[in-house]
Amino acid sequence: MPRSAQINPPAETKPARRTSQRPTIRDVSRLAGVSRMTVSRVLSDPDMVLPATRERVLKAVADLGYVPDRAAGSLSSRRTGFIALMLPTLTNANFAAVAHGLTEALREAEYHLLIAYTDYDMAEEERQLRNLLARRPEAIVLTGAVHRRTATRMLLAADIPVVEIADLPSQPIEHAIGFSNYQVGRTAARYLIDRGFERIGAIAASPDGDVADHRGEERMRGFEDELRLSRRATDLVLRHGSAPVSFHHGAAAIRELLARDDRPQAVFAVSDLSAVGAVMECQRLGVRVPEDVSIMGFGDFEIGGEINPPLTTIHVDFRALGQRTGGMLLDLLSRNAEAGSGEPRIVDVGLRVVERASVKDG
Amino acid sequence: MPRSAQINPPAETKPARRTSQRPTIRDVSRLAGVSRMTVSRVLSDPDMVLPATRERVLKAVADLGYVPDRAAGSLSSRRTGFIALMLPTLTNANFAAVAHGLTEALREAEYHLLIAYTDYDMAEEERQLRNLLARRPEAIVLTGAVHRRTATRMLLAADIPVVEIADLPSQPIEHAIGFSNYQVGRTAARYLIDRGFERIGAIAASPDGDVADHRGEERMRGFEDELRLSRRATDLVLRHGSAPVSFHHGAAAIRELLARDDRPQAVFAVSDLSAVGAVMECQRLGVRVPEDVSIMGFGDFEIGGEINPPLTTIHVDFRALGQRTGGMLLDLLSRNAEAGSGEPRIVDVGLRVVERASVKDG
DNA sequence: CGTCTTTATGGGACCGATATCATCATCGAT
DNA sequence: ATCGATGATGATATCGGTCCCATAAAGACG
Repeated sequence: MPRSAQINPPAETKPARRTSQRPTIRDVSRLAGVSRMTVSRVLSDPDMVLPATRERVLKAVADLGYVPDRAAGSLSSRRTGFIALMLPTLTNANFAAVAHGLTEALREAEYHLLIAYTDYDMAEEERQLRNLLARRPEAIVLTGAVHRRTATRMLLAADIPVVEIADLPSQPIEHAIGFSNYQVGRTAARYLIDRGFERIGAIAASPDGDVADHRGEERMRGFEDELRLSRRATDLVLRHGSAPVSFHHGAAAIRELLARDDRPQAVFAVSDLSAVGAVMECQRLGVRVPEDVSIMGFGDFEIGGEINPPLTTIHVDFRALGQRTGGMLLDLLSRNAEAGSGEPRIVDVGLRVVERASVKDG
Repeated sequence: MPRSAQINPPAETKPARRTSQRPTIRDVSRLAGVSRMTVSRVLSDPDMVLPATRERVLKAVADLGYVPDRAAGSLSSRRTGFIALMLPTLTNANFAAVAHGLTEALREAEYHLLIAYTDYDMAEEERQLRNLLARRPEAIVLTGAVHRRTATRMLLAADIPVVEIADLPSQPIEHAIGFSNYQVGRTAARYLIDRGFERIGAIAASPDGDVADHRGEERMRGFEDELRLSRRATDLVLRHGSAPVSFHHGAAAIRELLARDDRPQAVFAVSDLSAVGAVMECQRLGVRVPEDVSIMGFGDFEIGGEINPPLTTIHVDFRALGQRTGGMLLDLLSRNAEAGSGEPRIVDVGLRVVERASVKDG
């Protein structure tokens, strides 16, 4: 009685019932005539098995089109290979760049990014966080977005590295890597003051209620503080509409500022999006930039360098930020495996004024 | 001897060894004095248990800060709650919008999007696909990005719904929802021809080798075909640089076209990014748009509506596309549960010329 | 009031991998 | 020739949930 299995129904020795057709590690092991453990080794640490055995297993894997089930693997090894990333939205070039840089940095180590957006909604934030944690990420990256008591508690309970990025919070949960939005505001104000302007305005969104993003408001706080330190009035700091800001936001806001009797000589916009919108609106109104009004932005979006005049702005390298975050995570995760997690790390990536033509001396 | 457990070390009856501190369903069940199954029911189908029991369980869940482990759940229930999305990049407003719309549509049904980018690299595409499938998504959404034989085979083997979006391929793998890039090209050409232009040009990227994205080239194919049908020359169709295109790309390309002796009267750019770059370059060169040259784009990016003159373009609602895809997926997945998957569905969401001021009659 | 449903809950196997330890063969050193 | 060290592979328990079926209690009905 030849024991060679029939080709079609690969029902072998033990569990006869199979609900799905998808091959498991057991199918591979049978086809290759080895134990499941050997198959597992071939796929995770190939040097550990003899070349001959390895080839046999790899052939079986290829023949069956076997793709291991990471859910099962995760459960057993307690390593999911997930990194969670929570951000306000992906519809923002800078956040998309962060996600991009992070993915790149993690790709080699075979980590997969789990992305959740809050859409600037705090209730959503908590739900999303719970969903994320249910996937047992090995670390979580936040975009200055966690405020609720409950959310923080969940994070701590999860007992994984937490990295806050894009903002350096005064009281970081654990690690942080980014820049100070407050400093952005101060730097912008300082820059405009040094150019000799007296009447300096700004464009921002109102920091109303439940918006899970205070980064813009931080910038404004810094901006106003610096103005005050130099005895400038802050009444031209306009909070118009609500976040997230947009080209339209900038257009509407600059219109309002230009209509004032004490029209500002220079305006800082909370985001390049608003700044570009403002410049475009000026073009339409026949208001010359920078001759009639200087405009400065934040974020160094690609479009800012392309418009006429090109936009003076404050640059932060978000993609690099994502990559550095990835690097830090890999370090934390490997280190974590060998010893205690160690000190919280705070990294300031700094910022840089990019001088272009939309601001001239006042 | 009182059997009330000590508060701190909740080590109870059976398995004494616990490597992590994180509570499991077993801890909850013990604290609530019910079976694990009852806890599971409370969390997945609350109406199935008595209100009194339910409250007790929920309290235990809250007290312990219990968050279920979806990996374990997935393994057992064979439902991961993942939908895979593969796209060329997230650093493109339209793709980000798709992801956004899709997330929204799936949010309610508690599906989680697993995003992978290929960065327009075909080798990466295959690796990414394998990684995605290892997470056992219940469906997969592709952005006209799968070409390799192996990749297609893996998809078929995975035995899950496959939806290709943003392009309507001539030979869809299964379902498809989107628009025809070829039609985009034809529509653009038709529009410009109808405006009475004779010398019509275009700006695109060269479709070189291993770029996993032929959508742009499809547009150009349609554009050229339509030109030919109307006896127009196609020698002003310029393929400059390689994908992905950018503002700079458009600027450089329009410069090249404008330098020609037979300078075009109207130019269609493969993307609004290029188109906006072209308009900005014209501003710099003192070439008036549309008086000296008309410019038309594709994609209806937000910035297009803001520049001066605002850009005539072809609109496709990518966010809606994402949402409709989500809707289709939910339908497929629920239907799949009850019966055979049924016919492949092909949905054309169409496109629409948005007439603004960057094109005038020739 | 006994029998038949219906409803709420529990028991145990199982999902598909990996961790851990045992086993067996091979080989150099004594 | 004997023995411990080394390397390759296998057997089994386990990860943390859910499926499936059993069972007990409560209500329906003649």
